[in-house]
Formats: sequence, structure tokens, C-alpha cells
Amino acid sequence: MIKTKDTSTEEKILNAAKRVFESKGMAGSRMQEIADEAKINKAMLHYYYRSKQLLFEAVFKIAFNNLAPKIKDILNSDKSLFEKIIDFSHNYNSFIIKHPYLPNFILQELNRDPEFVKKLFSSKLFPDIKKFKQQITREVEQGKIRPIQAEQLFINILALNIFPFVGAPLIKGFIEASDKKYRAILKNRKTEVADFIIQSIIIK
Amino acid sequence: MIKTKDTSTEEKILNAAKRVFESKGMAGSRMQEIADEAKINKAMLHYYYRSKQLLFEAVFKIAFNNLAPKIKDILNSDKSLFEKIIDFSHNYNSFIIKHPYLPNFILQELNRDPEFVKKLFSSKLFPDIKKFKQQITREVEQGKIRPIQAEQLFINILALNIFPFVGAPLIKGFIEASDKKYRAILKNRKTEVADFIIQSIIIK
DNA sequence: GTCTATAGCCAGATAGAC
DNA sequence: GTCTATCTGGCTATAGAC
Repeated sequence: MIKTKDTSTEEKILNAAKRVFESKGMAGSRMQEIADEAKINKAMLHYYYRSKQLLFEAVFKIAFNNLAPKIKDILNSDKSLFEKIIDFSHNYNSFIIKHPYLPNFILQELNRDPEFVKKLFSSKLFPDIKKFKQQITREVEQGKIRPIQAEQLFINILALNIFPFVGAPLIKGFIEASDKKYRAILKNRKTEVADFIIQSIIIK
Repeated sequence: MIKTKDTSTEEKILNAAKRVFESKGMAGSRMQEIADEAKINKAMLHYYYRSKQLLFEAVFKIAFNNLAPKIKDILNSDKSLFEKIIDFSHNYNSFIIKHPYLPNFILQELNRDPEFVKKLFSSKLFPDIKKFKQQITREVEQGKIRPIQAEQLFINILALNIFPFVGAPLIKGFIEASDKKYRAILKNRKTEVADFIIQSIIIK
């Protein structure tokens, strides 16, 4: 297996495009900036990816495919409920700390381009929620957790894990946290979030 | 007091700009589209607001000033902790259901333009978190709630209330909810969210 | 204050040499 | 495959008539 690193031009472009698009979005990004970032000629971008739109879609799909399986796991895996909550909170936070722009990028573009959402819907990226609903019903019936709608719990899990990254500038402003302090707070959340959720639903 | 409605040109422009900027962001919006939306000539936009940037800032400031006091209330008001949680969850959700693009718009622009954040920091828009911290400490000491960092609780309150709007397209995809069904879920959250938080921290 | 016309610039895309 | 040069269209902003 040969390690290609950033060797190929195509890869250099894709990595540069990822950085630029993720921080500035589709509309705010410039092909010239991506070219500069990749230390490569602007014409090359078109040679390899034909258009800005196609380059963007390549970047978006990679980003989305990085995120979606982690969320899917909540709905579809065979783990116990508490395990799911603990694992997702830990794994998601560990992953996103390394890619802080990613959630904002995905949400921003999903909000901006409704047609793009439909494309993703129609593919098999989205699992169904049936299995998760059954799991919640079972846990409630067994008296392990207090009654809660599966959809509400699912939203809460996503919210508590994703929002601290998307809302970082807002939160930092209000709690007057430096970058360093905020990073420490985020790190704590790897375990804090799961605790918070479980405390809310568990029957002691 | 005379009701001006959408009478004045200046107001028509501002309302149109609000709609366009909030759904497409600064970079994705076109002055022509705002003019069309306001049913007014494009030159008028510059006559009243000089530049796209200044028009944008006018819209942004109004949006931010709508949101910030509600959040500030969590940190600075004299209500009891549970009251704060209940009131904020209810008021915020009621308000944003009428302005669904607003949180996404604000977060997007805060993420995109770090200099803009600093401008807001330096003004008196942000209160300090000291009072809220003291409140949490007191409640913990009195044995009313289990130990939790004020910052973490604050983030959780924001996350659970704001994320369902910012993350709507993502959530809708995963739980396969129609617009109608999703609206119903959001409506439930006016009370569900406060319950969820209080259940997590209360000592019974 | 409101309009039309246009200046002037910038970004995406391509032609064509090497 | 990679580069330079350039086309083309679209966008912000303004000039100037009314």
C-alpha cells in the first residue's frame, strides 16, 4: 500500500477546497483562494473538477459521509440506549474537535440549499427511526427510563453534542471564554453530555 | 402614535433585506434580489443604506438585538433557576417559531466573520456570567440541584433550545419528518425542553 | 426621492501554448 | 498535466435625468 499523502494534484485541490469551503461556505469562497491554498494554478481546479459547483459537491459529500454514519449509529446500532448515548457523545466530540468547522459547514449548506437536502434524502444515507423508537418504548416499559418521545430524545442528543461547535462564537461571547478556556469546556463535554442526558431520563 | 406599517421606503428595504439576508447570508445575497423583494429600485438601496455591507449590518444588529436580551435574561435576571429555564424555553421557542431563519443567520455570520464578533464583544451587548455562577453554586449548596458547572448548564440550555432550528434540515432527514410533523415536535419542545433540563439537575 | 443607464470590478470558466 | 492570458457575465455602486 503506497502512501500518497498530499502527492497528487487532485488531492491537493480537494484538501484546499475543504479548508476554504468549510470556513467560508459555497457562496463566500473563491476559486482563486482555493487555488492559492493548494499552491496550484486556478485553471487546474477546472481541469480536475470542471466547475465550482462540482468541486463543492465533492467536498460536501465527503464531509457529510464523515458525519452521517456517527448519527446513524444512534438510530440503528444494537447497543443499549445508555451505551449509545455515552459512545456518541464521546466519539462525536473527539472527532469534531479535530474538524471544528465541519458541523457548521454542513448545517449552513443544508439550510441554504433545500434541493441539496432532497438529493441526500433520496439516497440511502438516512436510515429509519423505527428501530430507535422501539428501543425507547421497551426501555420505558421496563421502567428503566421515564417516558419520552424518541424524536425528542434524539434531537436532544444531537443538540447537546453539535450545538457547542456551531454556536461557539455566540457562547464564547456570553460566557466570556478565551479559546483555551472554551476548548477545556468542550473537552469536559465528552463525558458531561452523556451524564446530563442519562440523569434526565434514568429512573433511579 | 401613527402606525407606519411598511409605508416608508426605508422600512420596505429593511424588511426585504431581512428576508433575503436571513435565508441566504451576506455572501449569498444579491442587492437586486433585495430590491425585487422590496418592489423597489436597486438604486434606492444605495440611496438609503450606502452599501451592501451597511445594509447587512443594519439587518444583523436588529436580529441580534432581538435574540441577545432573551439569552441575557438567563444570566442576569432575578428569577429562580427553574423559572429561568422554564421561561426561556417557552419564550425562545415561541419567538423563533415566528422567525425560523434567525438563529441560523446569526450563527452563520458570527462564524464567518470573526471581526464582527469582536465588535459585538466590545459593546455592552454581553453581560457577565458571574451572577449566574453564584446562583448555581447556591442551588448546589442548598441541595436543590446536583453539582454542575454553570458554563455547562448554560450551554445545555442554549443547545436544547436553539439547535432544533439551526439543525432542522438535518434532523428532519434523520427522523423522516414532514414540515407539519416537525412543527408539532417543535411546539412540544416549548415545555419538553425545560422538563428535560430540570429532570437532569434536580435532586428529588 | 425615484428612476435608467452604465461604469468598473471581480469571479468563474476556457483557449491555447508548452 | 500545467501554465498564462483572456473572455464573459454578473455584481456593487454611482452618475445624472426627472
